[in-house]
Amino acid sequence: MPLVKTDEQQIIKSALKLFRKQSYFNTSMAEIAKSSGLLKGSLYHYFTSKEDLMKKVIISVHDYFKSNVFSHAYNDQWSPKERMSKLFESASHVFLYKEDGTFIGNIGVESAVMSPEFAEIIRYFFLDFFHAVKTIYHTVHPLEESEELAERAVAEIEGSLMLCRLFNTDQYLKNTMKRLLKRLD
Amino acid sequence: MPLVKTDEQQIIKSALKLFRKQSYFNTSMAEIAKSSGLLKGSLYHYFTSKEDLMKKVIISVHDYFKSNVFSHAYNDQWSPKERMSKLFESASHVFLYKEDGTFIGNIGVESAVMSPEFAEIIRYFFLDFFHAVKTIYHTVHPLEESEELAERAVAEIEGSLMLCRLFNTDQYLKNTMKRLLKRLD
DNA sequence: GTCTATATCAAGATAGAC
DNA sequence: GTCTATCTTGATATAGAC
Repeated sequence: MPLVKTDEQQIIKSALKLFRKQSYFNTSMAEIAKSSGLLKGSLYHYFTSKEDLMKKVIISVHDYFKSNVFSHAYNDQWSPKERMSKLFESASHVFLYKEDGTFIGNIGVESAVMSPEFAEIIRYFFLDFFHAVKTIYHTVHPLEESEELAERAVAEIEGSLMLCRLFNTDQYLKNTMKRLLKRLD
Repeated sequence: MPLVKTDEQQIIKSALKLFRKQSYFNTSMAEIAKSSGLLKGSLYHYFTSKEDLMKKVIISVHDYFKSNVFSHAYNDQWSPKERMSKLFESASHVFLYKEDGTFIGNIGVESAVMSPEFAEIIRYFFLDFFHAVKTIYHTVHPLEESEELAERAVAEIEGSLMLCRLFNTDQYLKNTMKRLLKRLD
């Protein structure tokens, strides 16, 4: 995850903001360009297509989660419960971070329907998500049970996230996070 | 829910099939028309716009759930566990029903991002869903706890559904259903 | 590297013949 | 009620000047 090409990174960041506010399909290249202070033609200097841009956005989110969210699962410095708490807290912060009053949507699932290629890179994200949560549960529960708990946790988080967006509240996700922490007692 | 206007109903059914296979955004009026043996211009005899058609599709799904899924929650003929089982079984059947090898997606959540109008009618669907599940839990648990259990159940189902679609398996939802039934013991 | 201009295309929607 | 034909729009993408 090098920090070079800051211009490209800036566009990716602007695009992410728009995609999570209004979805991939409802966002035009013109809008993305405008939000980066460019005109749409100029985007094609950085990306070969809208799909190409989207893939880089997803990979960028995945990288962010690897470094700033999933990483908590593997930090022996803290207790399992602290690790889970940090993981959930950081995930919630990203998921719920407000932008123009709107909750972040789940880009991945929305776009999985678009093309098999997208679905594939999104699956990588969720496999890492599963693995991180499973690792924490495994400090307290046997492996098989940890796997089940992890899949369940991810499903609950994703489902809550949808309800949050639909009903314009953060309550569902917050309740879910509280519940999940209890499963480490 | 009258059974008149069978032609309109037939188009709605065809559209639903396409929407759940490839989402609202990826489905054109031409495709919908073709799947009903029409040309796209002819659709405008039945619907004033694509949005109008989509709303009628959502309402149609909601009506189906009221009659065939949620209704199980209010049938005193069976025990709570049997009611929940029937509700989940029928819901799973609808959610997972295969069409060209693809699982049904969650039309509602995908399209909630489109317009506030859609979000509103989708909320009605979920409020009914909550209420049905809550009613069953309330036969065994106190009201407040039942509400929490219901919200949690719906979130788990929706999240599992997404994972099923993403990973092309029905396992997540099946496991979730099993778990939810246990909460009535 | 960003611009202007434009090509290309597909979609939603409409008008009017049959 | 369905068709053909067309309008209109907005999107992705490209070409070439600066």
